[in-house]
Amino acid sequence: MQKASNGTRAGSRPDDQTGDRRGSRTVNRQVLADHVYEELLASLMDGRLEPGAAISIDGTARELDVSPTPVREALARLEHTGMVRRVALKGYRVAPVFTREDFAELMEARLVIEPVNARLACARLTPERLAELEQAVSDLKSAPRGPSFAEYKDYLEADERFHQLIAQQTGNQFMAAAYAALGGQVQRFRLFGGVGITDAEYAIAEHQSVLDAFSTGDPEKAEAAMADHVQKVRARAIADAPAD
Amino acid sequence: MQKASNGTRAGSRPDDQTGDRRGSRTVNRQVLADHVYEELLASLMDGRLEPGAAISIDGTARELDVSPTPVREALARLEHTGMVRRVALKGYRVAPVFTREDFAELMEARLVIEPVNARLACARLTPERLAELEQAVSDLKSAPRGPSFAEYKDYLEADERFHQLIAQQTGNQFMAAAYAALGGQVQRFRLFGGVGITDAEYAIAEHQSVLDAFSTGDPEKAEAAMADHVQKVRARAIADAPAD
DNA sequence: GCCGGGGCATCCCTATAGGATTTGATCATG
DNA sequence: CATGATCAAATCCTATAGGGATGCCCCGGC
Repeated sequence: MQKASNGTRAGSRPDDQTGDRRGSRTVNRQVLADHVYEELLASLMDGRLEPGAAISIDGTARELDVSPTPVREALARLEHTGMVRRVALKGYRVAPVFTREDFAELMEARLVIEPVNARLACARLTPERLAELEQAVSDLKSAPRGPSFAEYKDYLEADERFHQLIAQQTGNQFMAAAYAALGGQVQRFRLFGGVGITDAEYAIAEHQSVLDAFSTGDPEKAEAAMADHVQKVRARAIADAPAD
Repeated sequence: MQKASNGTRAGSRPDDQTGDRRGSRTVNRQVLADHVYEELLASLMDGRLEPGAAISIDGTARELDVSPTPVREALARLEHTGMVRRVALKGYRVAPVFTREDFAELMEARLVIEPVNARLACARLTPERLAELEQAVSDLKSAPRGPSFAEYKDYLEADERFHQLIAQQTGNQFMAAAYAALGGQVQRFRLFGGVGITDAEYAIAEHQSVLDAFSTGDPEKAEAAMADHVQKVRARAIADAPAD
């Protein structure tokens, strides 16, 4: 229908300093696919794209005012995260909703991987990393916890950051990859979407326990604290699970 | 490797003479990116693409007689497997070689994930799946083990199939994803590239032990057998590690 | 002989065009 | 009123074109 007066951008291509990411002298030419990727990820997380909805390549391209080529590349990357699914000649769709079985499987997997990560990370912890973990817990405590997405966004971000720091601190790229395969941040958003944060007090205390264990430098203690945390998260989530 | 069962939809596609004057590439009505993906994966595994080498998008497109667009999409998918790495505006390169540290990390991760997978899979094993596992071990025994890649290709394939079946049989999509994140087949090929199969006798016996444990239906036994296997694989690989 | 600059080729990245197919709506008919 | 067919719009997929940047090689000057 509307050609969306985009003739302007097509002509003046040379240097679009619109994106003021890094001000250095390096030509700030960020790949468009990266931008599309982040944009789609944000749309997926804050609910603008509901599970099961179709993601049109051309439509997304028009919406973001780019050509379909970068959109295609961004979706190809997103596919591997499990957020979107692709059917051969039909296009992309947002992954279906999380069922109770899915949740149980996720927690089972986290219970296998995360305590081990905590043990490994604790064994080779540096003061700098410990400070980062403390910062994450501090952010967790100070983050707002309102009912809407915008209000608990920071809380989830700090939560994810805490666990991801531990995964990276293991120094084992494969354990970090295994944790990443669980969908970390993404799954966290999907779990709490529509439910909100109801267990912040308990969760914060458990994170603090893990952090304390790290401070003592006892890997066994860190492993146990993390296992305890994951188990309790599962128990609480099951208790007030949404009726799906 | 070909999927010959595409006669339903793809076959109904008439009019294949769309100006194709060049070659015999009329078939393959499945998405070209899939074809490019498999082709690149094969090239990576049999050593045609050495670690560190650049993968030119345009060059690959010319070589496979397609346009750069499908190549770009295939590479975007490959990036997530860890096989290739991408630098923002520089292109793609084959991931660097495996160091001893990388290998140690991989084995540490496998030692965490695979025994658990074995326990979970054993707990819910069906006769059909058991038969598939037996078939994999049988193939492992009968596969040739020559020095060249073509000769031990089937051996590695059966090995990977055995472990992957177990990961899938857990019924936990996240554990399967975590195992997949380790690179399964891919890493296996890279490990033995240039070394060849030297421990087939021991490895086959260990696989048989795992299979026997599955037959008894004792999850603890299966877990122990798998842990034993992974540990011994590590020990043997360290013993005759290539001088990198 | 040695060194620096310009032309040339290559490459990545994005946009645009067009073929093939599916989906949805509109309209005609039993 | 219900149902089936036809047409148009949308969509996916691939190819092609062109802009910008980087690297290489040849060649002229010192």
